[in-house]
Amino acid sequence: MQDGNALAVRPDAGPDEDRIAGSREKGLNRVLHILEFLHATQRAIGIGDLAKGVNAPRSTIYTLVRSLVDAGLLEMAGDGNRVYFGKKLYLYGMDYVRGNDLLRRGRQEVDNLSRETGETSELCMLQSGRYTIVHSSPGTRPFRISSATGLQIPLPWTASGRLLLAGFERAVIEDMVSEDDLVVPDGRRLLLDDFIEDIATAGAAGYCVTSGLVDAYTKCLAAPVFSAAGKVEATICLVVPIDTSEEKTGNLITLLRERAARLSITG
Amino acid sequence: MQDGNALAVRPDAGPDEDRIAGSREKGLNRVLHILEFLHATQRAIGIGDLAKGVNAPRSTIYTLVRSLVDAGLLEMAGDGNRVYFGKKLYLYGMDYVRGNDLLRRGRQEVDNLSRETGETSELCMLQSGRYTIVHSSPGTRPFRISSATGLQIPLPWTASGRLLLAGFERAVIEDMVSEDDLVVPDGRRLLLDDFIEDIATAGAAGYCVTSGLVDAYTKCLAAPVFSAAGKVEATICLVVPIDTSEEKTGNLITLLRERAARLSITG
DNA sequence: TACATGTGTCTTTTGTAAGAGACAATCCAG
DNA sequence: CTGGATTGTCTCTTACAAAAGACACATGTA
Repeated sequence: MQDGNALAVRPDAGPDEDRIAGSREKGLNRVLHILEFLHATQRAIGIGDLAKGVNAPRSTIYTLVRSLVDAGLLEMAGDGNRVYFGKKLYLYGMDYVRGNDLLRRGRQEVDNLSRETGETSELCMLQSGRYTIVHSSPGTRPFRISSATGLQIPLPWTASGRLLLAGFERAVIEDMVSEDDLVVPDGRRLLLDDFIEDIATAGAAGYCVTSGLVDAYTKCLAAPVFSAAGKVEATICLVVPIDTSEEKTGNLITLLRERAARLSITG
Repeated sequence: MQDGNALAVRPDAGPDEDRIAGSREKGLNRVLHILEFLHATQRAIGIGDLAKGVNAPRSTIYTLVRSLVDAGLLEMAGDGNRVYFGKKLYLYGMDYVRGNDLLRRGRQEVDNLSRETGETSELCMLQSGRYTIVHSSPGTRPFRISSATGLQIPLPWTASGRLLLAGFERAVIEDMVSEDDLVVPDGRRLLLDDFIEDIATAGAAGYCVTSGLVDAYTKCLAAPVFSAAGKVEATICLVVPIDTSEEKTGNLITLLRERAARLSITG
C-alpha cells in the first residue's frame, strides 16, 4: 500500500563512526548532539535551525528541547524562540571544577602566569581524544583575542598536543589523528612519522616548543602536568610572539616547567 | 495469561509532580535524574549506588553512564568505578557564562564586594522556581565556610528570596513555596501571609534585610538586579554578623544597592 | 568452605518514545 | 492580498530502547 520509499531520502552519507545519521536515533544521543552543536555555534539558536543543525526531525527536537528547558539545562534566549545553554549546566560545571583539584589549581596557575608574564597562557587537556583548551587567560598584548575556552584544535598543530600524547602507543596516536589534522593552517602537511618523533622528543625533554604552526606570528611553549600515575594529564602553555629572543624563551620555559611541576604534586 | 502483578512493588509512593518513579522511564529523564543526584551528592559515586539513588534498574544506569562517559558529560573518578561530572559539562558551563552578561558581570561584582567589605557575598537567582546561589565569594572572616555554589535553599529563608519574588502573583508564589519551606532552621514557622507581605515591602523598598533566619549568627542584606524588562532577574547579597551596627549595615546596603543598580544596566 | 554483597556484561521481552506528517498561526516579500 | 517559509502543537505507528534477569567474577566475613 505504501509507496516504497524507505532508504532513499538520505542527503548525506555519514561516514562510519561519526553518526550514520541513522533513521531512528536514541533521544539521549540527540541531546548530546544538541549540546555539541550549541557548543560549536556559541550562541542562541532557533529550534528549527537547531533541528536542521543536528539533522533531526523537528518534532523530536521540539520535545527534547522542551524537556531540557524544563530541566534547566537549556534556556530560552532573549526574544523567546531561541535556545542556548542554561544555568544548570553552569552549576554542574562548577561542581566539576570543585571536584577536580587539577582544574581548579591549573586555572589559578594559568591566570597567574599570564599576569606575571603578560603573555597569553592556557591550560590544555585531552578531551575524549581531542585537544582542548580548558582555560585560557588573555595576557596584555593588544592583538591575540583568542579567549577560545573549549576550543578544539587538531593535536598536531600544538606544542601541548605533542606532550599530551607522550606515552601513548603509536597505534593509539594514529587513531586519534586524522589525515586532515596533519595539515596545518598555512597549508603545509606534516608527516605522521615526524609528528610521532616530536612526541617522543617532547616527552623526553619535558617541554615542547612549536613555531608558527597555528599562525605565522606566534610560537607556543608548553610543559606537562603529570598525574599521580605519572601520565601527562594536562599541559600549561604560553603563546608568545614568534620573534621572542632565545634567552627570554628559555626563561619562560623554565618558569613554565616549574609551575607545571608544582601542579603535578596532586594531594 | 500474565500473573496480575503490575502496580504493587513500589517502595516509595512518589508525590504527583516529583517523579512517579514509574516503571519505564525515558532515558533522557533518567539522565536528568543522574545529573541532579550527582549535584546533590557533590562527589563521585559508584554506579550501583547511583542506580539506587535515582531508583532505576542497574542495567539501565550502566548503559546510560557509559554513553555519558563516552560523551564526556561524566567521568570515571579516581579508583575507576565511580562517576562524577565530566569536562564537557564544565565547558558547556563556561559557554553559558560567556553568553550571559549578567552572570559574568555579577560574578565579578560579587568578588569585588567580598574583597572590599571582607564579608561573604553572593549572587542569587531563581532556578526553575528555586532559589539558587549562583556564585559566592567567601569573605575574610574566619568562620562561615559556605562556598555552596549551586546550593538550593527555600525561598522564605532568605532576603534574596523576598526580592526575587517581587512582582509575582500570589498564586504563583504559593505554588513555589511548600509548607516545609516556611519552617526555618531553628524550627519557627513563618506565616505565608507575612512572607508575601515581606515580598511586597522588599520590592517597594528596593532592598531587603533578614536577621537570624538561616542561622542565628548572621543577617543577610540583599539588593535586586533588574532585567531590561524591569523584572528582578537576580540579587546580590552580603552575609554579615547579626550584631553589625545599624550604621554599618546602612552603609553596606547603600553600597549593595549601588552595585546592583550598576549590574541592572544591561547592554 | 559456604554465603552474602557488589560489580560488570549479556540476552530477551515489551512498553513507549522517536519519527512522519498534518494542522493552525504567524510572518514576510512581492 | 497571495504564496512561501517558519513556528509551535498534535496524532498515530512501529522500531527500538529500557527493563528484567541470568551470568560470571570479584570481594569480604562468618
